[in-house]
Amino acid sequence: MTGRPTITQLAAELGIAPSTVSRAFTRPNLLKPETVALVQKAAEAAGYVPNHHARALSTGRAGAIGLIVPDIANPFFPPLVRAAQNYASDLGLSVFLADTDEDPNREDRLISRMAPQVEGLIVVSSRLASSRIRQIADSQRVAFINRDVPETYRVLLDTTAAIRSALTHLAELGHRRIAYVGGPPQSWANKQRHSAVDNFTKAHALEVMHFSADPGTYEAAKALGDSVAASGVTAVIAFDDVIAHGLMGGFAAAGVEVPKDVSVIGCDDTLATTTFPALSTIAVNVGAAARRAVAALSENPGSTSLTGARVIFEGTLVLRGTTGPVRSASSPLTLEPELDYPTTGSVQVRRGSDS
Amino acid sequence: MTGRPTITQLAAELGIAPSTVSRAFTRPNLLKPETVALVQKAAEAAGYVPNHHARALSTGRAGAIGLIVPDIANPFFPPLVRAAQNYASDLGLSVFLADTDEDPNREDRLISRMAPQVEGLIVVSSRLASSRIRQIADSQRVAFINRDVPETYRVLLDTTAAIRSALTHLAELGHRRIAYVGGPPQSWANKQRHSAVDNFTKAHALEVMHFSADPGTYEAAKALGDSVAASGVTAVIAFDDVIAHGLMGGFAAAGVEVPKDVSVIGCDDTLATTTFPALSTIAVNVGAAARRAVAALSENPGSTSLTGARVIFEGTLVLRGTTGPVRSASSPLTLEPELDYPTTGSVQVRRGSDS
DNA sequence: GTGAAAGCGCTAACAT
DNA sequence: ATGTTAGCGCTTTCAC
Repeated sequence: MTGRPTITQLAAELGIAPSTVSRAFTRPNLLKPETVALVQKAAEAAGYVPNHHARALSTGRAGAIGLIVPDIANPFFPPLVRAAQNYASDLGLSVFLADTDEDPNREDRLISRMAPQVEGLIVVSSRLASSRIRQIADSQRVAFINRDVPETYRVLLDTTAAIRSALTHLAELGHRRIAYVGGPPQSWANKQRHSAVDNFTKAHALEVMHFSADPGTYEAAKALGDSVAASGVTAVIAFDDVIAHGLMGGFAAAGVEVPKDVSVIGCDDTLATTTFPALSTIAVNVGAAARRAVAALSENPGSTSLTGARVIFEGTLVLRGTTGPVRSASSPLTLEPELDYPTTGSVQVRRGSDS
Repeated sequence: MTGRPTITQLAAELGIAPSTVSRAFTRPNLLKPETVALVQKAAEAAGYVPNHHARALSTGRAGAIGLIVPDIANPFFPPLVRAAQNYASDLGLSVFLADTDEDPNREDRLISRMAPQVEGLIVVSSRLASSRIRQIADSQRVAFINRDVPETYRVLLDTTAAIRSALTHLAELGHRRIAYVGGPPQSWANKQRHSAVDNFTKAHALEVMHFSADPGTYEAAKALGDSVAASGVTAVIAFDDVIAHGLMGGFAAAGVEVPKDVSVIGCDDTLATTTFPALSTIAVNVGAAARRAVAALSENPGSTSLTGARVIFEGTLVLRGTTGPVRSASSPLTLEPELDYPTTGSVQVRRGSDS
């Protein structure tokens, strides 16, 4: 009949002041334990649920954060969303989810619309121009994931070292001609992985060929299989597991065997052991990144923007079944140990723990 | 300096009343066009953004809906989330996302917590008891997807007919012993698919064996491969594509070839053509379901609960590469045409359009 | 067509 | 330890 009860109604029922009822929920330690108990009992009985909007209006705290991703259907994002949501929930925050559909304009609009209504925003794999990002970061509380713009708060899933491990591994197996098959060109992760491959191969006199799956789908990558195989490379590192998987599909269709004819290494570990052979990949701790971003937003709740920071989580190489010795009989190369990269230590079977 | 401007500040600046500014946004037709233009210009210049919380408090409309799923990392859900979010966005609604982690208690808590703050809730694949669901539906605006409780508002992805098509197809290929490999036991979809298989096989003197992948993961299904193969069935229908895929992995490991030795049909079409051979499956229009649910919530914004309804979207069989003639030489069965099920018409290569 | 005033439900000084 | 009061930013009667 009367709908959901309000604090005022509860107070009236109990013959006490609304502020007392309010305090019973927000600052119970200011109250006599008996009073708190009394209020809680009555609230329970009446089915009282606090009104977030009223609270937000009064306190200026929204009790929610926004999470903006380019494409929730891409398997990289669901685990991230899940971790963010879980952790936010632990902190008493709700999460607004929005999908930009890879469209920078949509992303920009979404940010402007959401920002004022939330405690802060997490923007993953932003497709916006750096100048715009800096601008936004200046006036909004936003944490970026996988976008590296100076002075902003950003958490990065760094695969550079793991890619070096991967290439070392391939070189040790005798591979000399290697392909990098890129993904979304505007993506920071793609640029980072591209350069990591470039730098290492250059430094170690390995030959590298670049391809790009556009869009970064299974089908597009599969269609690329022929050209990659024809290019004469004996190993490939793909931007992500979806592309790696597509490539494997293309190779299979062309009669090219993995890992006998060509080795492949993916990235992000989104497919686990569901491919055949099981895909070797670079695992990346999306959960930790998501939690760090949420934590950043929940700290310093007053400020109008986050202070710049660059927090890094390193990926790790996980070897499964898609790498093997090079087919042709060139002798395995042992890389000089004095070169400036770690040759071991980051090769593990499972990804590391958090934080 | 002063942070984001408010309606009152804008009004003061322009020397007009706050109510006029408010109307310029919400009921422009009540105002002189020049006034509207004036206000809009000033708002733009000042970077005014309406405060959702204040609006919500004043109007009682939240401008947001909640979306509750059991596990966002399961590939069935992301496309649904995406469609819901897109459509909600079109209607000017934001969406809160929450993940229950398959835990009924968590689901229940989430519903109670979110419901008062939103226009309405979409609960997908609820794991709650029917009695509890009815109770909730009574006092909250909630649309259920893939949970069929009478008198509630529910949209169902019905695969019964498509499963009949699938079995017909298998029977025509000569299959007589068929397995159904189930998924989450509490899931409505699982129960529906289970009975669909049971009813049809019973009516047509096909032999059926039941298995269940618990949990419904690739790994669990893969581990089941041996037993399923050993059971002597020549075809299997899986609860979903993930399980079908796991089974294929198990079969491959056991040297059982698909479709030569055993045919397999999945459900939900979450894998497209990424398996080898490409998985035949039952495609289901999750986008349409999501949009219908969002639409339902946006209708009759006043009421305290949705009026019961049962809206159905039929799945369709899509044949790719995992079904073939039975290995042993039993003659193909042609089913009697007078039996009460459609033998053709729902076999298509792509899923149908919306509605 | 526009203004004045009250109020949505809650919290936060400031009393007491 | 609790009550009083004012006000968050917006919408909405009700006047004019």
